[in-house]
Amino acid sequence: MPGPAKRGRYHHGDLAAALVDAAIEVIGERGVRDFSMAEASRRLGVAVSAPYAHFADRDDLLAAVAVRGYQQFYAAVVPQVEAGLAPADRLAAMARRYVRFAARNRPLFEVLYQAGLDKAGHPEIEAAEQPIDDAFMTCVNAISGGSGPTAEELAWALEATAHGYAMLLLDSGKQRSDEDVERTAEAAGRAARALIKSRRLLSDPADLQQPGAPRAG
Amino acid sequence: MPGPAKRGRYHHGDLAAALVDAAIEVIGERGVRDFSMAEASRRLGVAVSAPYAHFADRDDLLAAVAVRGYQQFYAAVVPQVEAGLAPADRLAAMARRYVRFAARNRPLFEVLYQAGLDKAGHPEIEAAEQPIDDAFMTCVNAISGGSGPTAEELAWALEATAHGYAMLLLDSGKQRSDEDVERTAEAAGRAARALIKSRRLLSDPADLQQPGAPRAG
DNA sequence: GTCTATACCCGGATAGAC
DNA sequence: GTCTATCCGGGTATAGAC
Repeated sequence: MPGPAKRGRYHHGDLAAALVDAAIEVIGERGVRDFSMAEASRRLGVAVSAPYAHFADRDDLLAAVAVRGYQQFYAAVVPQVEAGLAPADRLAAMARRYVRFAARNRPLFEVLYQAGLDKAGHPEIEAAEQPIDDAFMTCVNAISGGSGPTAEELAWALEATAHGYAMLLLDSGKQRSDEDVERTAEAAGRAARALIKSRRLLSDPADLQQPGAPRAG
Repeated sequence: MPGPAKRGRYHHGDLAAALVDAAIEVIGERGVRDFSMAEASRRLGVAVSAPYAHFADRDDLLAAVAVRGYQQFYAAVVPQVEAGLAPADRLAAMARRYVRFAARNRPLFEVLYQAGLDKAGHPEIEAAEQPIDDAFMTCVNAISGGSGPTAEELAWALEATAHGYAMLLLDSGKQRSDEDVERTAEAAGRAARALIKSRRLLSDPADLQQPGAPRAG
């Protein structure tokens, strides 16, 4: 098990990376909102001023955590060796992995979607996020031909659905069992299939709805 | 325009309610994370200790905000006079309103889903949330008969999807235009229709998937 | 129910030595 | 790159008077 020791005295190693680790640990225990530079420093046994040699401020460190988060997210969600699968199968698998990643990496997911980071102020974050969207788009492009929704519309629908399942799963605060996670992941996968199958309904038009049906709301 | 004055000196009115208003205002400007009792007090021109006559602590005030949030959410999302509409139409309308509410009441939505409130510790919150789930269930029950997914499964899928669209819309941090909001709301509504139409795919079984397709992921 | 005053703690961030 | 020391500001929460 390589990498610097996570605990106890720590001096003159790769502090920047160690801080990211420590941050994830702290966030896991207290949530992003209660994360602090000081606490992370303490856990590493370094002075509270040490982190400022590597990160401009608290948000800068959190941004680094977010970048790592998106990298792991990408690695966890995107199919690597599944070129053989049909696009719909790959997308369903991606939806399942999306939910599993959120559940199994709650601290990272929290940083990505609840830290309220100013992504505009930290372009690195958006850059790290991009590949995930791209992966969905690539997969969707292998499906959506001719009429029906644009690739963007379908990809967006699939991401939104996976995201929604993930968020609602995490929301209840309660620790969820592995069975809960798996059940939710499977549900997200099936929802992805359903959306793909009925994707024609995703494209704009009022004329696909019951003619004469009032557009209430 | 009834209700206590939101600004300036304020004495001996309904402080509890005024604090909730002030909290929403503060959250709108600085986000939940940076909300503080002290700031809310300042805006009302009362002593920083005054709130503690009405709320045990910060989280207790936020819980009150959450309760109001769910009440308004319910009122905004649930169909009132649309008994005439087909269930699928009502559910699509609910999905649209779900997204619109999130976009137009960002501060409240933030408290509901990003404040990290301990719902277990504040049963009032869950109680206020319940009617929304119930409304989805009621509507779904008018649809899902016989084979196919349980009402729970379908309701969950619809809520997750609406939720996902809403969260991703808000996520980018950037202010979204009314057109963005409306486009997203419509997309969520169409996704709801698509899920309803293909709801048979939402029920468990591996045997609805391509026979022989490996269940990767 | 609200005020004044205060005690307390903690986090952010900097200066300057090593 | 890290440490020691320190300043500063801010929020939470309580005590006791009115």
